[in-house]
Amino acid sequence: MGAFCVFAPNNQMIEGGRGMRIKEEFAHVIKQQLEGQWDRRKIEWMIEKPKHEHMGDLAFPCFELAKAFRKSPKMIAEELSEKISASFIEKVEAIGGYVNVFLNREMITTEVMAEILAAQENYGKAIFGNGKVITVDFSSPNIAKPFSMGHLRSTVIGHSLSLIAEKCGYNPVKINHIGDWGTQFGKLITAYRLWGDEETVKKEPIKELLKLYVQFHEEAKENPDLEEQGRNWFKKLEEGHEEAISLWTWFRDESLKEFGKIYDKLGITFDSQAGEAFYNDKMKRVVELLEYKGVLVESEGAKVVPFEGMPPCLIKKRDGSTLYATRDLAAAMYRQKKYGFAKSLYVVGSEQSLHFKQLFAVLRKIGCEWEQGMAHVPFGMMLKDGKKMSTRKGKVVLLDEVLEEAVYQAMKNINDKNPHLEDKEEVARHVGTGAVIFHDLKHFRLHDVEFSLEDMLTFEGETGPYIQYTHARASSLLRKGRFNDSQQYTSAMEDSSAWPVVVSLMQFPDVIKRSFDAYDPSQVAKYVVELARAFNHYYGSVRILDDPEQIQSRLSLVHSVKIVLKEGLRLLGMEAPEKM
RNA sequence: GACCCUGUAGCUCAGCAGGAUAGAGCAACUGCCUCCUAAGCAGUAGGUCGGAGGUUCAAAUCCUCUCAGGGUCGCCA
Repeated sequence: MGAFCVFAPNNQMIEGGRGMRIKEEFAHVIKQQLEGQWDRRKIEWMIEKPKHEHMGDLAFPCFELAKAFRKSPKMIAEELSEKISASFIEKVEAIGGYVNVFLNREMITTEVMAEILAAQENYGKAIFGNGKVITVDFSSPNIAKPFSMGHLRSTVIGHSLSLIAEKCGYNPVKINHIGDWGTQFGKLITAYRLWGDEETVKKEPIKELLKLYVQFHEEAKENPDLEEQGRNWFKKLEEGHEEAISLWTWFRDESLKEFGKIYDKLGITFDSQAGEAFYNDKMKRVVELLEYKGVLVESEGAKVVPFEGMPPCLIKKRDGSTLYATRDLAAAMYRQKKYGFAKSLYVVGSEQSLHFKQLFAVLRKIGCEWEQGMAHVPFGMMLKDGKKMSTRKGKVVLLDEVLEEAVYQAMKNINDKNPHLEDKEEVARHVGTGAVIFHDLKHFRLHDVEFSLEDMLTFEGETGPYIQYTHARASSLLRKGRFNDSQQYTSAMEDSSAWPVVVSLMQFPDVIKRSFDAYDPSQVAKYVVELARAFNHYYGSVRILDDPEQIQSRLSLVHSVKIVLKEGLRLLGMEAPEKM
């Protein structure tokens, strides 16, 4: 058992969420009936959730036992189901080789609600992270390039993972490894000196710089000499050439200003914005170290670390300037020294998988044991018309414009549906950006996503606004019903549609853990949809505020839902408006 | 050519530590606001789980082959 815990009503830490513990207890009950031949962990492993509600809440398949017992699964299930009993079990049924149990709803409901209402936003918090540092490298846009939809993925996934890690007891360090170094800046400087104009750039820096960058690549097709010039200017930059440095600084400052605005809109902050240039003076020692360790060899004029069964990792170019890998090595070592991380995540597109494999392999080769804690968290591309968006060709969709449009649409909806809402602007911002964030996070990381403004700005169905709306509904009920937090909640929850809500609430801690283990925020996103759906169904079938007898216990459930939805949204980096 | 990822409903996707009738959401069609926010709920329709073998009591899920799309494979990041 790991140190996975949640707060219990009496503030003690209990292992696992209620759902997990029930599974353990059920496994224990079965084991007792199996005369000790079967390991409890194995049994727990076998227990599953029935596909349909009428089959109960937990199921134990008996097919594997058939050989050992020399009986049919059906018979085993029937025998077992007659012997099984426990306080948390209401009813047991044997159906075609399965032992299906129906939980004691009253008991579980009371427990789960008590747990949530006592823990509040700490519900689902785990401590297995033990305060250890986890660095999360994400977003990392390139300066002098616009913040495109392509960067959204890394940004929102990384941000959410940091929050989830924190929820699991880690101490996350959010790092924005700004792309402010590399041959591209040589190219940009070349382009600016040839065609640039100071006034125009000052007016609209990013737009103009992008134009120059695109122009460079167009002209370079005709005139390959430009590439050489670009490399030369980067060399000068690395050597501290005055004009190069001053242009670079200017481009960088303008870009950071723009990025800052985006992060404000998304509600994201970083603990470090040390970009690639920050490691400029730390690379010499890296190269020396590699040389000292004897892993560096010369090949075709460049310096590389060779591998078996994998292409070599280039450390130094023919002209002596450094590469991406060199800087990432320097950064990794620096971060280990500065933060002493136990884990270090890189939320970077899957097209860079080889790079990270090489990076980790180099570290292993020179004996850095902490390399064990490092992981590349890859994700698929944002596609436009089935193709990769390319900055060079100027075919990008700007995140800022999408966010603006989303907020505008949200405002339109508010004016339409709730025109007297106070703080309209703020709510529209939360809903609009929430829609964009959620649209990205609900997809499994590794899948490519086709950019569709239409999908992103849909506020119905499995969307961010749907969750937020559900949260607002719950909040409204609590206000209208004058829910009293301190009041004793009875468990007279006869409404059958409340049960799926409780089952869902109970799973939250396990979802968080799974989501962290797989570095996959989409599990939280999907979970939150499921909870919202269950709640909306409940809402539609029960008049929550009508019966004075039941109102407080019903509102306890509503409040539990509100707490979990809000916390789930927070973990995704989204706001949960009280009204919308 | 080698390696990696992906292929499930018209579209976008869940499900993939093997398990009971393959699920949502959009779009289409039907209902539900004198009633707690209709950004909602209920229902209808829609599927050879890319294809072929294999392992297994059981395969969308694991293995092999195959087809299709994408990515990566030395001086970009």
